Amino acid sequence: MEKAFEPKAVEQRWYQRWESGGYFQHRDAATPAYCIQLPPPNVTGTLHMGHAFQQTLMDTLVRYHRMRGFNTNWVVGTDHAGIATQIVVERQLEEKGQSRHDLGRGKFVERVWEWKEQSGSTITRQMRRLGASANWPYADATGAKAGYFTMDAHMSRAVLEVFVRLYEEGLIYRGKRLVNWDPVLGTAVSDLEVDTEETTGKMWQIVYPFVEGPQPSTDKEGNPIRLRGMTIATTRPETMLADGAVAVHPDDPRYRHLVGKQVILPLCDRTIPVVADAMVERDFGTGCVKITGAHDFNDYGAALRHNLPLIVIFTLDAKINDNGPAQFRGMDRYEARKAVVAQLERENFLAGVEAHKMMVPKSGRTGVVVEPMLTDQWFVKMEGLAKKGLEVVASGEVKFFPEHWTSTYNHWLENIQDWCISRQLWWGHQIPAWYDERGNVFVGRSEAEIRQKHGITAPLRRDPDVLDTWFSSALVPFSSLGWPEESKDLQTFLPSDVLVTGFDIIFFWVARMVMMTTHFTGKVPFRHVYINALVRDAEGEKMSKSKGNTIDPLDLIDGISFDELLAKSTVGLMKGEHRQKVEKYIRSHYPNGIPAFGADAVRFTFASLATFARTLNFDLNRCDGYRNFCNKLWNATRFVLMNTEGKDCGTDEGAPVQLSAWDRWIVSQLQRTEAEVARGFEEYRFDNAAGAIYRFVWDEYCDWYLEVAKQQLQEGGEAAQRGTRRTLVRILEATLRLAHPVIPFITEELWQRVAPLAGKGGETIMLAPYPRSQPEKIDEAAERDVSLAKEVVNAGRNLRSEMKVPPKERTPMYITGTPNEATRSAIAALIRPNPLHAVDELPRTDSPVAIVGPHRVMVHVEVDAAAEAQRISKEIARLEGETAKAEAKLANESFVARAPAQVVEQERKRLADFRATAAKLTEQLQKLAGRK
RNA sequence: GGGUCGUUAGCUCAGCGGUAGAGCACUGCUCUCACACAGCAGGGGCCACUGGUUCGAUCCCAGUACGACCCACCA
Repeated sequence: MEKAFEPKAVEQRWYQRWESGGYFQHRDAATPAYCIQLPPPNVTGTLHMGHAFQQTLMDTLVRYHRMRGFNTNWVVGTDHAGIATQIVVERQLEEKGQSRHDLGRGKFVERVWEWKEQSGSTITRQMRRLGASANWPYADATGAKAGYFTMDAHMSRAVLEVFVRLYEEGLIYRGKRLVNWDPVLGTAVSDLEVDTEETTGKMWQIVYPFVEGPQPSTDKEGNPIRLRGMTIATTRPETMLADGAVAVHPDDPRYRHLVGKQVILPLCDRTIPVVADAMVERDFGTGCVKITGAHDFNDYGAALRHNLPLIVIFTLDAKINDNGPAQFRGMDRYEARKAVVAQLERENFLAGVEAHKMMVPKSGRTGVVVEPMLTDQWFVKMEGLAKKGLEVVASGEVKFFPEHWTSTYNHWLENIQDWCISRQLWWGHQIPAWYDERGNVFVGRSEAEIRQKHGITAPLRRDPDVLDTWFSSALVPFSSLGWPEESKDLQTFLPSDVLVTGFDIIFFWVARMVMMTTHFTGKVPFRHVYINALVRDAEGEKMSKSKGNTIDPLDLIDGISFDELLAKSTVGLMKGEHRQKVEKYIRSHYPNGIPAFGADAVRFTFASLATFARTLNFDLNRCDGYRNFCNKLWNATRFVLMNTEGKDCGTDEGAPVQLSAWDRWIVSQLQRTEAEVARGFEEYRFDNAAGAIYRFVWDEYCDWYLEVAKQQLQEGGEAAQRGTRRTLVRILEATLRLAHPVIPFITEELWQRVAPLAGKGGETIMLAPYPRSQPEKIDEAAERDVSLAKEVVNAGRNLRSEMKVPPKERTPMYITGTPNEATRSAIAALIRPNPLHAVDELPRTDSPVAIVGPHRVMVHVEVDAAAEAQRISKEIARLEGETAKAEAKLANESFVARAPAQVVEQERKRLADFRATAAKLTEQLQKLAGRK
């Protein structure tokens, strides 16, 4: 065996064997099922830290349950990611000076498929590097062993079926509505795809003069004068061209009498009414607001209420159309804004302008300002679905971990709007609707079906729009299992057990899966939703390419040199300032690049950081620590193998075996650890599970048991040696199984060598049974003995260290009372005194003494009596402080009367111990003094 | 404007009514025959602040401050 753990070779070898062995696949078995649905990553995407984190947790759960005998099915797949993917391919075309329209729809979609084939397997390859034991061949239509693809034939069939059924149930409708419009992409986007960003803009005040009475804009001498009229405030003056009214609050005394009058809409050759509407805030601006029904969500409602015309003045790419005055036509919206303001100013309609902070809606994909646009779109009626979605969470059928995410989920569903599902794109599931020449709409599974059903022979035109990507994602829990067929897998794997995902897609995805799955299958999609933390950098900053603080999970596994890291982080960064910032960041954070930690260390780090916090600050130093842990485990195994291979390890039950308190203690500790790990996984507290394993391996097995075992192997009789070897091997073997779900590679590698020595074995640790805590093996007597032994050893070490005894120097040691066997062997193994005297009375020397329970421990060295006196005095002072605190507490009558008896008793015992120890130390101090 | 979460050792975080914890970092001393990716011993905290409940509060309640995030139609 190598002296240090080298992850690379181990990982490659084992992953291939696991996958080709078919160990990741579900079985046709009657055992209980355990199913997890992977949030399907974008098919052309690459793995980022968020993926790596949540996939580690999913794989840990899947491996844990697989070992416990569940029929596990980790269903994976990739998402066609409509907008995102289309944009990528459009940009590729752009570089060649082409647009999608040059190609035409058919050719363009073909191109996207090509791109998907070409880059599609990247992310699934990367998942494999992490050790993901996903059911790759499941629901796989192409043989690429990457699970389903949301545009595969069978997935598309479910989409079609759902659309048609919802339409027939009246839950999908088509209508002309105001929607969020991305003028660059030329498509509608849903509310969720719009991000608002605070920006400082301007607010203009514009005078709309009254129709009644003469309104000259100049006086007799030709000087401009302020017109009498309604002064409105707006941040988007260009939209005034589409105004339908001016609104005031019905109870506003300033304007009440003006309601019903007409005002002149400047720049336009028309008048508009003054209306009263309670939506107007009297205190904001001038208290008068223009109503632009076709270009503002707020105004849209007002326009409907007051029966105002909806005037559209923008083309779909946000230029002024023919409804606007001639001088503005064809102008882009921002160009038009300038021109409108300029003309208003010239003609003296502008009453003022000031800076104004506001929230600007931007398209999540392109970042351009979204324009509310009146267009024909398809919608899903949400009210009834949302109600059902709320119910299954309220009833506990679906539970969130951590629980507080429930309120986020509820709040959204309680205030939900109908979902705009049509997108004016080419890449995606085309909407199964056809129109005849008169514009009648027919929805069906195919054109043929519609023709037959309605007896149509006239030409039909298919709706060109595609569905929102999230529409197909919402169906994944059942479409991936074979729906609409009545498949056996639907019975077996729905509901899945847990969904592991980020909070950012609770609305996009989680809620919609709940609604769609319950609607179509009558079952919830999953029982638990584990919302994982958002991965940030070590300083808590969001990871972003432009900051240079992103980490590629694969670089953590394989390592990367500084030069390569710099090169890959700055590639494709256009702006010089970004480049410099990124370079600076990398120079300061990774001056030597990133060392190779290996997949196991990365996984262990993720697990250890998976608390219930909502962010996870990924600290490379933690990775270091867990790589060291893997190395520790490796070397502990090396030690065990060196001492057991080719030797009698007690597998023959007939041979006599003698077990020491330490042997029984480590068995006992293992039971406690197993219980703790199980609880951790049960509660999704991966940090607790990982921590328990870490502490057991390092703090107990390596730091104590192995050291004592060395002693037992040297000094013990044959039966004791056999017992020690058996314990060493058995504990290690179980520990490897215990840790396997978190660190699969190293545990497999080591288990293959260790298991036979423990009389076990098999093709893979993956299918070995998971260790279960056996409470009957908890040995409290051994635990007490060892606990005392540890304290004695700690005291001895402390004395030696404080007295600056060189580590190698063998000094005599004295102990009073009768040390138990565990204490004796621990002293021999870990302090190695020469010799150890078990005595009734300590010799009268200046040597330092410690009090441990019933024992006095002395390390016999020549010391400065004054220094020793000082050391003891310090300890006595500390004890007196504790004594005083305890006394005060016990002197408090209410404490004694009201605190639980157990607590009072414990306090009394503490006090007694402090006093006893202090007394012994005082005695020791007097002895020292007496010798002077 | 509404809501959620956080504030504990230098850093990243556990703990959440009864003696303040871990990892990393730090300081000593050791290359001791599994491991220097190690061992041993240390130092380091008015548990954000102010009140309240309680025999007792880092923990429960109310409020304040600061920070983060989500939702929302103040033009």
